[in-house]
Amino acid sequence: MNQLCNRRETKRHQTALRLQQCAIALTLDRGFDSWTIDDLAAAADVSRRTVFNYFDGKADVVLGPVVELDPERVAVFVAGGPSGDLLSDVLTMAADVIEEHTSDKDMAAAGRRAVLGDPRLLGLAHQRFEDVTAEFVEHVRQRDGDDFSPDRARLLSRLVVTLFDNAAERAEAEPGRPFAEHFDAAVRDARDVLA
Amino acid sequence: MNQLCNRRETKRHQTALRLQQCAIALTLDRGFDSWTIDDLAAAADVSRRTVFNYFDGKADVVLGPVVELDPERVAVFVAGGPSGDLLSDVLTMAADVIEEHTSDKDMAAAGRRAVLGDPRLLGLAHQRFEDVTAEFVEHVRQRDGDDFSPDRARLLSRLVVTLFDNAAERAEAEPGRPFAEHFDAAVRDARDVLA
DNA sequence: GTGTCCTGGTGCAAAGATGCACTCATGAAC
DNA sequence: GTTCATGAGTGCATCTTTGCACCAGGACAC
Repeated sequence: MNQLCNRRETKRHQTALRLQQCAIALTLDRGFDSWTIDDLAAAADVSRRTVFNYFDGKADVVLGPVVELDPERVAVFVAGGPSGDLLSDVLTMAADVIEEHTSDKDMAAAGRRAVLGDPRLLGLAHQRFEDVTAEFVEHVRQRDGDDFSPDRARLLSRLVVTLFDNAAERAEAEPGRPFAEHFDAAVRDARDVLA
Repeated sequence: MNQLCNRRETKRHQTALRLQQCAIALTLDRGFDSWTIDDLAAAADVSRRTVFNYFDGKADVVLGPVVELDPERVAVFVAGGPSGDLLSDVLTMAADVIEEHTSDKDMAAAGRRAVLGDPRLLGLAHQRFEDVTAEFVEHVRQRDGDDFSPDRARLLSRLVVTLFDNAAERAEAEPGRPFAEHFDAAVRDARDVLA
């Protein structure tokens, strides 16, 4: 799905992934403050300078690259697509983002634990979430008009995260079935609960 | 011993080694003519162009980089050093060359089989040996004067190779002891036989 | 013959990795 | 308070890798 066609992109992706994996492992192992960029560089077998070629800072390596919505998809979404149903389209977009952001589930889980283990990382992650939420709210209102209140849009954003989080928990408990099924179950249960 | 101090040299060395290993493996597996540079590049996980950045041609990858005597050592040798005894000094120089040329014994053995399996590789290897022998003969005569006949110098060259070859066989049969001991034994036996 | 692959090999420009010499902030030692 | 050490982060020159267009020669079809 991603551009893994040419060798350059492949290696770049591998290096970024290796750096993040090592950063997470180091954080889980010793704590965020107890490893240096040099340690990370050595662990990932790159030079210290290369770390900063890939990430904007120490925390960014653990958190991974900042999520940014594909402008093309955003345009479709703002125009009312792809399906026309707001919730469905939001979930579709969220699924895409989450999919490409957490290709490896084990690493995602480890990253979660690492972030949860350090207040500073948690704060940064929270800030990031606020940022994308703000952007998302803006798009929802562009799509459905200003009568869709910011509060409602923010609630929608939170709801989506909650649903995915719950689906992830279900998936962890019962890994055999596809994620989509767990997710559908979460949506159904949410509707039941709220009904 | 080699310059493995900085990351650049290390990676360069690793890549060269990986390329040669893959080339040997491919040759052993399918024969020298039945793999392409692209196959090798894919196997070693580098681009086709990189192969030619490291080696001068397809055969050179299997044979490894051309041996070239360290000018500094050669100067010492021509001047009569380091010990003053011809045979001893020749063996010292040869040991150095062989040492840095075949750091991995298994790979050296595999390379030997690969070369032996293809007439063209064998020819090239033989040509290479002739070249260094010619160079060596020149140095011996520079050191000991022109009364040291070329024939005698060539014999010396052959003798050295034979001794190392024999020592390698002994080392393979009895890998526990250090190579130097095997080599000394080979020299002793050679002297006994010729006495 | 003549075209057409296939493969070895080269030139070149762009992208990526590295080493190194900085700066800046922080915190401990004195 | 000053010094000193440590570690984050940056700028830049240099080396390495890659992609791509290209050429040359051999095999093979027609």
